[in-house]
Amino acid sequence: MVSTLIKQVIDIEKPGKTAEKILTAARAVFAENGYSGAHVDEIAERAGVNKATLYYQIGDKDTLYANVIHQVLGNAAQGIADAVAKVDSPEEKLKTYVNCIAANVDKNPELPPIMMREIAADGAHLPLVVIEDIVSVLTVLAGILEEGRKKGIFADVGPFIIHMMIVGTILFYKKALPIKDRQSWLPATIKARDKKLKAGLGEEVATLVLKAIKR
Amino acid sequence: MVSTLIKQVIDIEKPGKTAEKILTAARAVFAENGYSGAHVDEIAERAGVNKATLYYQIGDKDTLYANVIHQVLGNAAQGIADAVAKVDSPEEKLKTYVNCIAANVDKNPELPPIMMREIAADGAHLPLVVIEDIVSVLTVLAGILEEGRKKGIFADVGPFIIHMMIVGTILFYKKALPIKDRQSWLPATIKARDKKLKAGLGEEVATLVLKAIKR
DNA sequence: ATATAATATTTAACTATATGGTTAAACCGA
DNA sequence: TCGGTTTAACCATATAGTTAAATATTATAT
Repeated sequence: MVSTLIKQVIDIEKPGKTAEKILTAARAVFAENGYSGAHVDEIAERAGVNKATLYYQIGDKDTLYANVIHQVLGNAAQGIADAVAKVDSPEEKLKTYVNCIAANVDKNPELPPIMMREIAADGAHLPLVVIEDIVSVLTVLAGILEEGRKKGIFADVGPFIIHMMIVGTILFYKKALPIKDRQSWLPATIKARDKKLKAGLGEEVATLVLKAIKR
Repeated sequence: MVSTLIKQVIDIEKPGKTAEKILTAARAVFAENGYSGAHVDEIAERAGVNKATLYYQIGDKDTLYANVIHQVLGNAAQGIADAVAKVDSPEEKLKTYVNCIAANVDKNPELPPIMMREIAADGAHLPLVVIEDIVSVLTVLAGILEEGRKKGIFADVGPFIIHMMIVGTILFYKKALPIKDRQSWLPATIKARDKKLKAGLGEEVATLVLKAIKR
């Protein structure tokens, strides 16, 4: 099941309706437990819907998961290109790029675990549409970096590793911080620092990445 | 099952013996499929051992998984402190820190997926020992950053976000690259760059991070 | 050294339950 | 009343975990 087409794309015409309730519940359960850890019965129960309804409305577990991924990762990818286009200098564009990703993660807490598990699983269930979305985002970044390089303000760095740096930092920070905060016995050095980032996570990462790639 | 003690620690006295074969097979299967996706039967089969033997030698699935995690993450954490102590300047220490992590990932391909899934799962199965290991690594980094800051060569950055930046970048890059390379239809901009990092991944990330935190 | 007893290890077969998926009937709004 | 929708009950299979018997290993006595 490596980068397949989505068997059936569910569009939720009527919000609040059954299909949407199922997708929402599924998003949460898949985020919490991963593909194999998520059970169709639990998704149905959380959606307040009979299991057979789920099969009637969406289809099998694979289809359900593919739709969740598409919804979570696809949507995120979408807004970035537009936002970046609105600003001018490569620096500003890069900042916008990073902040957009951070904003998406904030708005959508299911994104980090789903993306992490997907990558851990070698993209085994990534539908082609989603890969295309990600590539389009990468292309935007490649443009920013190339422009900055031509203008002599960015060093010559590959877009892929920079994207992984941005996404990796944001997702790991987002998901690892709660684990850290749960440890009450930490040495002061670790507990004291990082209390809260001065600016938001997006700004912090943008600053770091910008410094990293500046000429 | 949040940061519990390990029910029973298996030490593999005789290498090549049953317990070790099981641990090795388990490491691979858990890395490929995650906790729920890994089936005890498959682990036993790959270890070339009857399932009951597995239960006799190690215990239940939880215990097996805890031991795998301990082996994979615990061992990795160990070497770093020593390596860092051997060099002098904060810059060199930081480089060593990053390269050590990268080296561990190279040596141990099971580390990235297991760590990613563990974080995605909110550290649900992380044994306390492993958390302690990670914290000790973090403490080393905090020391490096503090020393660099006092000497006026590093900016004032928190160790936690920098660690996430290092680990996030390395793990995401390692696991995402094969997914990217599988796509034969990529636009030239994306396919052309990143062919291979000039230096190894460790060096590349070390350079980027160093630039990011330099004053 | 060899036979024998005790112990440690492995195995095939089995159990209980969980889980993905189906079906036929009931329900409900137009 | 008719088509779309939901439901309870059901099925087949997969899966974690167990057991009692067989086999290999080690210790002991002669």
